[in-house]
Amino acid sequence: MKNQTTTNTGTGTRFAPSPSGDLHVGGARTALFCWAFARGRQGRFVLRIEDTDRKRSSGAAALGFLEDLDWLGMSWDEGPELDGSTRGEHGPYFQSQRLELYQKHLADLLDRDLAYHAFDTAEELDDKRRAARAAKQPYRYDRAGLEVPRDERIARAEAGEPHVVRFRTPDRPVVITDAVLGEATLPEGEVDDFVIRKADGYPTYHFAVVVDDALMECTHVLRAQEHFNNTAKHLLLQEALGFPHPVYGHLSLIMNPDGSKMSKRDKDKAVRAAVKQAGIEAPPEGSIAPEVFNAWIADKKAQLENTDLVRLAEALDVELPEINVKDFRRSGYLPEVLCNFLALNGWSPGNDLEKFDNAFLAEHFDLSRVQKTPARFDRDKLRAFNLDAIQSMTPREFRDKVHAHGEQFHPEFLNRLSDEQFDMLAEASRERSKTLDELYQGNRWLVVEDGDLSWPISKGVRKAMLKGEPRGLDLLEQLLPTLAGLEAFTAVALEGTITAWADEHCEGNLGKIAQPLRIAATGGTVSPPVFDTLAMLGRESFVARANGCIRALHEHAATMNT
RNA sequence: GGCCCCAUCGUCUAGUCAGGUCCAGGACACCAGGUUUUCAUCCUGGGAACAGGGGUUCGAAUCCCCUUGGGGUCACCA
Repeated sequence: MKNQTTTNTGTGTRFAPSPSGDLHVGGARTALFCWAFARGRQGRFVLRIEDTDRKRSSGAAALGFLEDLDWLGMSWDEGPELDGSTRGEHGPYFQSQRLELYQKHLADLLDRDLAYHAFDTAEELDDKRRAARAAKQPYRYDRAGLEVPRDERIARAEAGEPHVVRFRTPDRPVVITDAVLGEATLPEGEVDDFVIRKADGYPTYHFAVVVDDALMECTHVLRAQEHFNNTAKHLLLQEALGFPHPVYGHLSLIMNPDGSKMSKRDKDKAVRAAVKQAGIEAPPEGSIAPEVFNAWIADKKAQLENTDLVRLAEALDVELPEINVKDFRRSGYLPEVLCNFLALNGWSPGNDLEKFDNAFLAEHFDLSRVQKTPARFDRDKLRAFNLDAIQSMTPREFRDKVHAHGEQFHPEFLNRLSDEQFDMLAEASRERSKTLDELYQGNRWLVVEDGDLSWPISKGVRKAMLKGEPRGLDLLEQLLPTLAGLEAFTAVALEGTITAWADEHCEGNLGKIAQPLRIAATGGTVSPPVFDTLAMLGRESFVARANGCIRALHEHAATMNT
């Protein structure tokens, strides 16, 4: 993260999110490409916050994305810092703090009659828009504001009458040259006299972005494809202001597997679907406030606050789809894997190579290989990449990473384990974990009190414990005293003893006794290798659980017979 | 709906710009078999695409046109 402005060769890129919530994966990919492009050319990578919408900007959310970029391994040369100060020579980096800069260029446009004050009310414009929509016509501003003579416009604006400032768009076609999409010509009339300063005095996106990209010396603008048509406006503005045109590259969107746009809304949708499926009319006890729930259900367009969403999802046992970088982090994906995978959605090195790191990306990334079509985000493939990365870690590396993940997301789990237990668990899970979170999701049995463990009679439990001759339950009872009296309760000792016992009592079929032992220890049929499982638990816990299990299953068998 | 852009296995993609080496390669997913004390991992094998139709050419996944399909956009949001 050192300042590289002194060594730059002229290439400059920027990532400029609006401060609404956490960093979306699509935004992360845009940032990654901007970062890689600058780094590969010894250029500057600048961060800027586009907070010109006063309604949507909140101070707290503004800098959340810095943490995400940092986690992903991207460094920036200039931008706002986590502590709120800034660094770099092109600041400030909050657009809301650059108002006088915009004002200066706007006055220039006004003076040269390339922009004008317009006094249409929001209602008037709304009506016109609705009419156009009803007539199935595209809406374009009709230049009603221009009917007021220039002197009068200026006088009324100076008198304080509410107004916006519009750009006087030249009547001619605009050619957009895009490094990814090629060349496109927008016919004359396609771009209308768009607003460049809102009634509240703030610039619109179009104006701020053009001024800032020029002032911050951005030579290359890589951004989401939703801005492609806007580029015409920006090109025109640059010409009017005498700014150079940066090279544009528009990146296709990232879609869900079903082809829909991948958005924060998907989380809300997932929970709504679960509510509908469960057929409930009130929030589950202890999840969220009934008023909140009712208001949310009543309005299909409403979105639940994130904390409420998470709570409700937990209560309904639905998994929220990962959308933001933070979601993927919580789910236990490695940052380098996420970057790798994100880069692969829309870019490839041009051969069969798929696994690469950010350094490789920075060295090889180029605009000509960026995909034009939207990519569907395939979490299965991401998981496969993550597994691969985990498997290539050293035991120590995995232990440390999975522990750090637990400290952040499952501290209560960690608190209940000794270091020794954790190390055993980590090693037993290392080559089978697709994410850092799996260890915590799949081993709850290890952190419940012995007295709180139960043995639900699932199909698997019934088969392993109560069916066949002899029943698994009987074998467990026979073997238990031997294990209880074992000198060392270690995985190695247990393996020796149990295998030998299986040779004698199960015709060498270890499976006959392994499942009963696992069930006794965990209450379920899935766990790490059984000897590790028992050793992790320790003799005392295991014996207590086994006795509890035997008792519970006998009771169950008895009630079934009567 | 107007305007703009795009189109290779289910998915991400290589090959397209400079037409032949492509009856189209890789990865994930899927299917079958194997290893395994559960789950997972792991090993082996398999099916799977140039959207459709016209051209141009000795020759087209590659160039042109049309159709179809997909995406973007049409705010005092960015």
